[in-house]
Amino acid sequence: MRNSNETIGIILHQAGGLFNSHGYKATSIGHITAASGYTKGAVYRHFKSKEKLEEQALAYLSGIMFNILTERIKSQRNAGDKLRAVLRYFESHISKPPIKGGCPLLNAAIEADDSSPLLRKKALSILEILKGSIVHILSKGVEHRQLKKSIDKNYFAAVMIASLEGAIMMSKLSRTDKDIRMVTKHLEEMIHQIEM
Amino acid sequence: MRNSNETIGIILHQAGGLFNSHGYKATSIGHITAASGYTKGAVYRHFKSKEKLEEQALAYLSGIMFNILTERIKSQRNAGDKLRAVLRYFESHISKPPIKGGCPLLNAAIEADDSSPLLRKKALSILEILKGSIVHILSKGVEHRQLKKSIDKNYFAAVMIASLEGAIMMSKLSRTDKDIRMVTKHLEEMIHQIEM
DNA sequence: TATTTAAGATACCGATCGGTATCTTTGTGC
DNA sequence: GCACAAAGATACCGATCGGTATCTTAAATA
Repeated sequence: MRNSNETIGIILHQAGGLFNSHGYKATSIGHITAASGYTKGAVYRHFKSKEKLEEQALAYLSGIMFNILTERIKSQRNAGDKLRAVLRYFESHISKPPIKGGCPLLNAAIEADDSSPLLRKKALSILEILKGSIVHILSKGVEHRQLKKSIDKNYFAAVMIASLEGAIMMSKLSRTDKDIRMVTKHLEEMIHQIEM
Repeated sequence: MRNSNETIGIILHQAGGLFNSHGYKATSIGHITAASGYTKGAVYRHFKSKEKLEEQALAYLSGIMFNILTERIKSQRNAGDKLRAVLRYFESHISKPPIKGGCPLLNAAIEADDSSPLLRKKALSILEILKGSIVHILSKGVEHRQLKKSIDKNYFAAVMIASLEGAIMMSKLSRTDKDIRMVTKHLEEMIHQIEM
């Protein structure tokens, strides 16, 4: 047989890029077949509906995101630098996008309403994992006496994610890195304040 | 003649709600005619294309937004309270939405890419006006000795808008006001720190 | 009240949508 | 090298898309 895993990978990659750039509803199967070189028959052999393809493509994109993110976090030794590595990752969405179209969490969250329950559920799980990662860094930082014990971890994580996502929206809209730079600068000050 | 201004208003109102809730590309003329009670002929008499209708609907939504916002800002006497009024407005998008579907700036900004230049341009102008409003409050606050002279106005405005928009995304996704509350609490602390 | 004209309804256009049934091609095990 | 099964291509389905041409209806003017 022709390598079906490779086909699935190519379709997910192309579909993911299109979904994340132009929107899930705005991207048709036709766009995906044109981009991937495969035909409708190939797509529907591996994905039973467009909705399922959307869900799996978002999972694929979040996989890329967390792979890069966890690698960068792991490469830093202390909690403060790990948090700063998260900032650098979000900055890269503007300066050198690891995934075309911006942050997949942000894009999916805005587009998914009650009419896209699968997409919304997947986006929600991505948000929870991202939050959990930051909370985990904070917890370990406190444990290893790198961060002050008094910090409110959920509060810090929420502020950090919210301002980064909002800044990506602004910088993508204005096509400048001005906003994301200001926000990361502010978050760096916040990180500095909780370091011991 | 039947009142054309009323017709235009109803179509803009219904189209705006649908665009902001389900997305611009995902909302068809058929959805708008069904919601408004008018037919395709009526829509295309007043709007020359769907793209133009999208643009004008976004302008209509931003009009609602700025009307509420400026009213709330004006009702406060000093800069700190004016800034807090902005926070209250963004909180209302979750607790008691003045516009269904969330923040029209955020939604349009995410959906508008290179394929929707009119929408993107309009969203960008909304962002600039919002930024300008906050910078103006800060400037007047410094002028009237209510805020410290040392503040970086553009920096403060960018952080404020980014974290509010990001928080709306998170709270809409999780269907809780948890995130928006944490973020506004953080912004209140920031406001307090620049007050004299 | 008859005429005029703008507002809105209806019917239709070609293109494209998501999805499916069927056919051809390719690789694998005997 | 032949049979078999999986992968992928092709052709088609009804529904809906944005848009337009044409017809009807209603309000203002005379």
